Amino acid sequence: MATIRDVAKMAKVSISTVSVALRDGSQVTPETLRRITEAAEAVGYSPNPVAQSLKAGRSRLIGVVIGSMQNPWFGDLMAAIEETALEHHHLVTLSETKTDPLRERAIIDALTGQRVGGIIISPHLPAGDHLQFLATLKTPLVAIDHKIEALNTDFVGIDNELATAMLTQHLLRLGHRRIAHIAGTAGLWTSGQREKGFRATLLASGIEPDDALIVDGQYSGDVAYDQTMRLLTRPDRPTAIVAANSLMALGALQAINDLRFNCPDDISLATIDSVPWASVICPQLTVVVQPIAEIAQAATMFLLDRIHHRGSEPIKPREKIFVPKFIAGRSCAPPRG
Amino acid sequence: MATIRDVAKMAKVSISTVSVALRDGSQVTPETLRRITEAAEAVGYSPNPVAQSLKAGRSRLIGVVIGSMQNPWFGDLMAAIEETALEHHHLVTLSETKTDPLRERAIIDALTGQRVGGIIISPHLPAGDHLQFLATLKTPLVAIDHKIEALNTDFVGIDNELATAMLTQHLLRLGHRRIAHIAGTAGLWTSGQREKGFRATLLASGIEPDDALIVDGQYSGDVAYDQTMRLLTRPDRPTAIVAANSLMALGALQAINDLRFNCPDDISLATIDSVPWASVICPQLTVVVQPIAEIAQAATMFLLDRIHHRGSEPIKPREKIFVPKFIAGRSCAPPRG
DNA sequence: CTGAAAGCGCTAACAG
DNA sequence: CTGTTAGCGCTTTCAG
Repeated sequence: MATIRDVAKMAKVSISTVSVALRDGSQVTPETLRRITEAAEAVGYSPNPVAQSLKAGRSRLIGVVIGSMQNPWFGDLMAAIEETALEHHHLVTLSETKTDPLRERAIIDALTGQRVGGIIISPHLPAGDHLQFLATLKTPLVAIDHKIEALNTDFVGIDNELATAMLTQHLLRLGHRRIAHIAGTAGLWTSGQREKGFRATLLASGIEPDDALIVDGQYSGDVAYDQTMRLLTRPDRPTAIVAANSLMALGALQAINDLRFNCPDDISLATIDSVPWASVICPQLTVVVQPIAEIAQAATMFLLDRIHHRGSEPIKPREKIFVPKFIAGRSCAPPRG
Repeated sequence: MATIRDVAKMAKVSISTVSVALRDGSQVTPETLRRITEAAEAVGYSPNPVAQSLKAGRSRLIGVVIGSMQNPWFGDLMAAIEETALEHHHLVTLSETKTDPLRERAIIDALTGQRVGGIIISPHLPAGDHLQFLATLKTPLVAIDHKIEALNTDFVGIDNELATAMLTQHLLRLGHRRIAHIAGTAGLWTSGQREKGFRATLLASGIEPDDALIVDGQYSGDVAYDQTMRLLTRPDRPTAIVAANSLMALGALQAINDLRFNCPDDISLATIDSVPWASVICPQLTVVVQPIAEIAQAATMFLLDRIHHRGSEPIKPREKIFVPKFIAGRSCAPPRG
């Protein structure tokens, strides 16, 4: 690999002149610039990013840290982040925390060790000292999906309260009164927000939410399956279910099918987030979807802003909250009788 | 961030002694070692990987290059690669070529520029000079999924001929004689192998493959949908379909449903690869699945071998070919009548 | 406008 | 066993 020295030798200038010239052509004589660019071309020179990183104390890497790669929107998310990052000459690293605080800690240490320019994180683990750790991080940070209130940084996500409110309203308008909610992992920000939206919408229609119908599905298909089994075998079973994510909705659907109930005739089902192959799932689910690509792009732009920020005052934390999009499927119908 | 110099100062030794001691404790006096480790602990020292990379001419990064992040097994693949890499103190970068040769070229240039230790690639684009480019790459390379015969490096994947042979045999045993094949993108290695396995199995049973029933689905759900529409509206329509991947199978299933055919009563469907939510797709698909995690792990181990290889002679190209696993669903039945 | 020199943090001979 | 020295490739003052 050609180095700056080779270029300097061939152009008969010093290496610093090459460095300067290649950065800003207007700083040298047109003639020198020409010799330098020609020489660079000739030897096929391109600066060594590792050396640049060492000098700058920062690499052109963006770390993406997520809880699980099984998440249905993971592919879309990464594709959009990578696309935007590539346009700005950044490479993207990917790590999975498996929602293990120790692992998340180790990953972030590895990332800051590599002097990544910034980190996009879906912070599933807002536990005490871990939060402290995140807050004191020097590396620019953008949170997606899960917001951590105490964290003084950018956030990009959707209005989660609105998301469940939309679904719940839809079911109410169809005539449902006993609606169950399979909530996400207890303690997570999104779970709380989604449950809040569910409860508030019922209350606004004069319905007191029944705690027995609000179950913890832990954002897991299997757990949701089990919980749905419990819900459907109750004497006063619900006529509709709002799931807090698509994995759980699929688990619920499986339980519905296994018990030989019919969706939507016996029970309606609505959820947040689609799955890539939504069109062949029967019945097609009624969903609100997150604009993943937009979220990813906004998060990456926020991060790049911070990375390139040169001013003296720090950038104030910003937020971008998208409104999810309602897509009617065939999984919701008026209740029987 | 503490540097090696801080440790040296505190332990009252030279920086090279610190470097040596931390690498191999047996090279220094126990007493010095103790002072050094204590000092390192005290200042919270950990070596700067960027500096190490500059010195070594190689970073502890592994680049993963794939065609599309929409691939159903993408998440499993990345999870396993990342897991294995992390155990060996490597970070993983991720890039998507979108099967664009220029983009693949740019990505690999960026990766080698960053002096990644090695690259795991699913090389969708074996075009002439591009192949030349890959072949002359200094960076260790491991190919997964798509094998490029001319490429002198490791390969990990499945026996693709066997995969379609298994499915085809299954359908033949059920009594099918007119079986269609929705093939993958023409020109790709996997597509060819899979079609070959399909044809060979028919021939072995004395059935001459009908070229009209072998269509190009371009590994795309939409294209497969269209092709299935054509197949099913033929007067001599097939009684069964073997799809070369799950995306296309889902497209085919959609077409079957839209035409109000019933799967498996009117038409059987079998495919390679499952989808993460296979259990809620009706009917459950009969599939052969690739052991993605094993493939990913084997590929990463091959790559790490090459990265850590110190010998004078180069490692000979190795191959690991897995046998896919047959999983019976409900999408195959004997033909009608 | 150009060049010399220092240094980012680390490793690896090579002396002592 | 330990320290000195010389870079890895680049950027950035600071003189000339």
